[in-house]
Amino acid sequence: MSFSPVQRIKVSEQIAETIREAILTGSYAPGDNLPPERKLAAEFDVNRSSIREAIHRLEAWGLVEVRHGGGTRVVDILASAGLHLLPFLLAPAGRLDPSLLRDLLELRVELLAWTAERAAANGSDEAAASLSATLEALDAATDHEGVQEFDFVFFEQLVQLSRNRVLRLLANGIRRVYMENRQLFLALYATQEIDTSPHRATVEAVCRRDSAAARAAMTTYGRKALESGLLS
Amino acid sequence: MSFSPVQRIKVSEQIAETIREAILTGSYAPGDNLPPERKLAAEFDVNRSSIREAIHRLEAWGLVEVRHGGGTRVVDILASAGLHLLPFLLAPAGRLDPSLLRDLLELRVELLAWTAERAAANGSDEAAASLSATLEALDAATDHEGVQEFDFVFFEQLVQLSRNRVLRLLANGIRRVYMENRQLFLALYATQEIDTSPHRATVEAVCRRDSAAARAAMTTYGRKALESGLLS
DNA sequence: ATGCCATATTGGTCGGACCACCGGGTCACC
DNA sequence: GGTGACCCGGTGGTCCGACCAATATGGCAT
Repeated sequence: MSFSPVQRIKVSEQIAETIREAILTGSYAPGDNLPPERKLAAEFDVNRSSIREAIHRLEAWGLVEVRHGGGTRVVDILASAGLHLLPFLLAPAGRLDPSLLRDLLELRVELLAWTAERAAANGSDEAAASLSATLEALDAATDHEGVQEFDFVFFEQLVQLSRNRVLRLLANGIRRVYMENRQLFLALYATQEIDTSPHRATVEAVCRRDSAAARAAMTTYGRKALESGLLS
Repeated sequence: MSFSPVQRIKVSEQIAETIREAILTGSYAPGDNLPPERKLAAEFDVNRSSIREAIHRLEAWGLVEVRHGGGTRVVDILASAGLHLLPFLLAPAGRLDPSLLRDLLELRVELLAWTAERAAANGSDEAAASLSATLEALDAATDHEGVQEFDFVFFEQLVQLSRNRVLRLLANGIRRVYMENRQLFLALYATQEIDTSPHRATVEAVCRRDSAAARAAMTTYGRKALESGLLS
């Protein structure tokens, strides 16, 4: 048994999340002004500093626009927000939005395919070895959490093999989204047993430096996940 | 003559940028601790609040990790940072990093291609009309700034036409990066006159709902930009 | 070595003050 | 009627000084 660190919650963090939910559930329409900092401080019964910190977090997320002297305005989410809040948009009321999920899985197909292609182009034996290890762990996983974990590790290894640093940055962003909302995405793996043959084919393709085959394998895998994910 | 708004600079913003540069130029290695907030406040001769705000900005960027009571640690950039700081990594000492640029342009090819493909799949006559308008503006542009602007507008229109909201979020993030560092990317357009025939082919493909043709056209365009961009 | 404790260091929150900017209103002036 | 100067309340930005909370460190007893 291993323990995870107790969760420490900063007040500014809680407040940011609370307001974020309020925005995402539509309590504030795009263009509306948030209540002034002093008022929010009174309502949450905290110091203004904490409110300011929370608001700046929202600003960094691209949810609000702060104008010195002119209030804090809620922006149009789809027009301004980044990938950060995908998880929150995916499950606005605790339930998955199937149409948005479809969009996500479609993009995932493309990203997986290209990543595999580039990884194979840079293939090496050591690369194939480490991929193989992950593949074995994937096959040996008994629960969905394990499958989810190693599937993601497999992807990140491909990213690393691709030697594309911009892709790496993009993958970092995706990982953040992923890690912060693991269980949301767990639903994708919980619907059925995963078929790892595409992974195996990819490993072999990397071994042979066959980028087309790698792309094909991961495309197949991604499409399958897309279709099965939409059934749930 | 039209005037642009005067630039307003918050101290916390300046400080965040200063520290960011210090990190990106290697003054702090991954794992190092930033000086404590009180010390930084004394060095910059500002209040601790401003320092805290700056540090939280860095945290949101994924550059540092703040531990209550344990200092603020600089993280490994490539391993943790998102797309946000691509512009700063691209030109660490004011000069473009050609290898990173190559990575970026390669990813761009793929993204352009897929976006065009999906846009064409959802094609409509109104869609083609608005794309045509942008295309004309692109052809009519006399300077590189204009070309850059309408080229990006063209891309964003394709994103909108793709009706993929996750892609939209990703494009939002890219736009931010883009807007905050226009002139850095301007160099890509300054090397030669742009050939808009791929755009024209894409518009026609969208008209005919021919997703394969759209993908091909934008792939061609992206690859060309890749090759010419690397010459500079 | 190990575990415990006091202490110093460092980030988090607090309360209150003042400055800078924005918007709207008033009013004299043309 | 329109214009510009001015004032003023609302709001975000910065400052100050204090205390709380978590961590890091080193001494001490076992």
